[in-house]
Amino acid sequence: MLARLTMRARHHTIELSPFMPESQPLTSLGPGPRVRFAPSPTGFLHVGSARTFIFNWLYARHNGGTMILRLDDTDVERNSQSSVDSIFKGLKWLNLSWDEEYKQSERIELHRKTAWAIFEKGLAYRDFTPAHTGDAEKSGAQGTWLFNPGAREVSREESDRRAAAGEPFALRFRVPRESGQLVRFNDAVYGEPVKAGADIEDFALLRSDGMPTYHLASCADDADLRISHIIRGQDHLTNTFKHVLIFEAAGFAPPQFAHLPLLVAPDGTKLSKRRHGSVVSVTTYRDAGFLSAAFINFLCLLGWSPKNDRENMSLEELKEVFSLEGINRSNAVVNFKEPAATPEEAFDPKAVWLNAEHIRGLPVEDLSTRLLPIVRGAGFNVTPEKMLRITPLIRERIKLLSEVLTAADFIFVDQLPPYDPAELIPQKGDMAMAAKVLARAREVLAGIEFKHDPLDQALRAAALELGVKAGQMFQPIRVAVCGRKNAPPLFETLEVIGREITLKRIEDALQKIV
RNA sequence: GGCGCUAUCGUCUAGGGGUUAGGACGGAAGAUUCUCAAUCUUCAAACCCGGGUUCGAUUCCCGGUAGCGCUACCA
Repeated sequence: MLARLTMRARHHTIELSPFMPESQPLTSLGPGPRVRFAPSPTGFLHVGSARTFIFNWLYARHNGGTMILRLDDTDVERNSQSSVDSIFKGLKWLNLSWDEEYKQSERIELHRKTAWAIFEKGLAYRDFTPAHTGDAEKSGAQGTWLFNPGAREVSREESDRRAAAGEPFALRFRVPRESGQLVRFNDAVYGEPVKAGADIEDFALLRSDGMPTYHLASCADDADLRISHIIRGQDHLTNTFKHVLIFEAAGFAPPQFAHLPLLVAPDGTKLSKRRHGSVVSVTTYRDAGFLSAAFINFLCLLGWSPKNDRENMSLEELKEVFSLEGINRSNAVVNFKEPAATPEEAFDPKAVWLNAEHIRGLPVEDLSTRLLPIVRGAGFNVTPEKMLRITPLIRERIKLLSEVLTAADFIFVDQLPPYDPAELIPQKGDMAMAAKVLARAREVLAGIEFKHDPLDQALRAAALELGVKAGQMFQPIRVAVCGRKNAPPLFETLEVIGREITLKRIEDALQKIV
């Protein structure tokens, strides 16, 4: 009894999301399928979980159904409010809405009721065996554990008596394993998996503190919430046999299942924070400068295919073509690189490419608004108007939003960082040519309109006069103005930078030569 | 260990009894441009192994192997 109180006291109160529309009563069930995403708040939102959420969402929205978010928080030891917050943070970035929201810790009475109903039918029994110490089991040689010796044979009378006397027990499902019984279910992805009851252990329904286990809570809620399709990770495929047993024992028809192939690391192992670091967290993608639409697009291509060679797709298109038939059965590698030289290299090259594609597909105004906070966040004072003029210069040159800082750095800073004067030397030229070009440019640019066409004409004419190639004319100017050889096209750049700063930087370059 | 699932280029995938096994990313080469990027063209790159069924298997079946998952009073 004391132990139970301690447990209760330790249980965290978990707040529901602030961006949830009022939850509707179940009395008005819509027509379409009802699907749910049921994360357990034990850490941040994982990319694998995000994909599960996305597939559920796509299925619901494609079919005019209902998307439900349920916090599976029956593990009081490992849940935390900060995990809940962090999961919502990830979901918020994904920007996909849900229609109803629940948390399991508020529905414990329902779970218990379901468990005891199963017990009353004789399909579950009290197990008074003390709990295993999990660690010993894990490290030791594994046998096949199915049930604790003698536990299922305790008579109902003795069971009731010991329970009444206060002896702690777990409630276990009495798996039918006699006479070669088979358990089967229908899976939209894996067909009809079958397993012998003889190979399923007597799993727990209720812990000795009276709290429901995941299997029980999940099934009781799925039934109560009228979930029609359970779309979840393949790590639950084997658990599903137990779930089917629960549904049937409790008198519910099992829903349609669809198990998704797992997302794995390049080494083939399941993605985990401990082993693979922050690349498995959704917010890492957000912070690195991914567009959520591109991230969603990328995730959809892992384990699912539209079968028509389309890859770059908007959310709208994905919603249009998504179907369970396109899901395949083998694990997909998220091809990230562990020690990465640049942020871009850390991610799956296809994710980066898709992001670049989505960036290029964005209207300039839209892109500009997304870029502005990043630039300002880095401490640069840029007006929205200026940002709007900068954006076209870099739109085709950045793969991640955050790269705006390196792609347009020379526009944001007042003072160019130091560069090697040798950079000013044009192809097949020398320092004297650089000096000649810059001196002439200084004169020409002093009295010309800073617009693309006039700049183009004047500078080309100057090259002709000087007897140098156009490229030899442009390159020293580019380096003088941008501080490096690789930069956006010259005339557009000068237009944005303006006469004053351009002349100043050319002057500075000339000083370096002398 | 037991049980379940899976197996096509480096990666994501299409395909399916007879195909030059298709696409994409990445890689290489070239074209184009004032550099870079973008764009375009070209190239290299795959059916895990062994049996069977069959006139013919990468495709169907069986076995092996490998990988993954589950095997908790975690989810």
